[in-house]
Amino acid sequence: MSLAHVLLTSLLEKPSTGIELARRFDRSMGFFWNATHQQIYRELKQMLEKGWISTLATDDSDSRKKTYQVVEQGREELQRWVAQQDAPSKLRDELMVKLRAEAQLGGATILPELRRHLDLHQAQYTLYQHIAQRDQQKKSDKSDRAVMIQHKILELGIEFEHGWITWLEDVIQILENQELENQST
Amino acid sequence: MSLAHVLLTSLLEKPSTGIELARRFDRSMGFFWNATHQQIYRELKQMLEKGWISTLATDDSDSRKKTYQVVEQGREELQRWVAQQDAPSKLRDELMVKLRAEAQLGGATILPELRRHLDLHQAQYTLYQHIAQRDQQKKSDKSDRAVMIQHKILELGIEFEHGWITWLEDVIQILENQELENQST
DNA sequence: CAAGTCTGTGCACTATGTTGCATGATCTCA
DNA sequence: TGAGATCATGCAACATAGTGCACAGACTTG
Repeated sequence: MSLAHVLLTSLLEKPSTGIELARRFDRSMGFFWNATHQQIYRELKQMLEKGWISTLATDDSDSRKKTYQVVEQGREELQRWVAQQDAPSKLRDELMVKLRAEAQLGGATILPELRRHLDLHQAQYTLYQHIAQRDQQKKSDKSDRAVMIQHKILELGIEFEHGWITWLEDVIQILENQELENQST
Repeated sequence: MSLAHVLLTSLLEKPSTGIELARRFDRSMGFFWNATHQQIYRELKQMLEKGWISTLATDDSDSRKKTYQVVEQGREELQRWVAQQDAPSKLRDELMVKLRAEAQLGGATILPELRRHLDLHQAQYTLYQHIAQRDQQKKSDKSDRAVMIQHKILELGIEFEHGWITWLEDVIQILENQELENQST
């Protein structure tokens, strides 16, 4: 049970509609958690039933649009969850499995996949860098605890992407060289 | 659909029983994928139905113990899957959500959690280092492609753990200092 | 203003992961 | 030798995640 808590956090930052939350996920929040809009609507409904959130009355009768906010009970639940001990989330990476599979199967069919992932991680890396720069300009208010924490989280994301990039470059290099050697034999 | 492919890979490395696979997951294989024995048995059953694996006849009538091996059709399936394009697995980390939640809630209830995770990552880090050392001694046969790839995968794991450790140390430090400042005000 | 597209919400179905429990087989040691 | 541990397999129920599709209202444009 975690998506609910992600949404609570997001709603504390700013009361929002389902779609707004979904879009927020594609940005800063998204790098360590993700969900489709259907998942989000479903979860919002359940949270409403549990009394963790409520709809804002101020929706200008905009058809069916609903803006949600966190109520006291939701805040308490989040507090409880934050303090709770959990095992570190397991890394679960398909690419690593594929690599290991290919080590057994032989062949070099994985090289294109590695290159593609390298591109994707590079794109992600630049994206985070941009966000970091933008944040820095907007609010150099380093004393704000919340801002500082969000910045740190972003930094971790950048660090991971960087790790991926250098590692992928290295592995691709090695495999390419082996390919060349094999061809000349 | 991925656990099946993880199991195929593991079985290619060595035909095994369900329990052996589960145990293998707690070790080297486990750092980028994990599953309980129940999941594994269920998946093995389905793979058997699909004709990807078969039981070894050589089980010395050892009661109900079943050793599985990959058959041609399974090997083809794995090959197909390896070449297939997939989005990079999303990072999904509860601790980051908790941090961000706490940034909103205020308080410092998260510090113990951070320290606990630091310990866990440190333990994991030393474990990987040990495995790496052991592997180095056992088979300095660097030319073997499979060995090289497995080594590289381990290296990535070590890199990530190291990233976590320095990052956590940094954040803990900062939050502790803020605590002190608050107390003296 | 009709046709096409976009926005926001949602249901139903399927897949995957987790928890708790059950059971037979083998091992172990007093 | 029989009481208890532990090994290996598995079922059932539940919790969580992901995909495909539907639909109503708003916006837009020829």
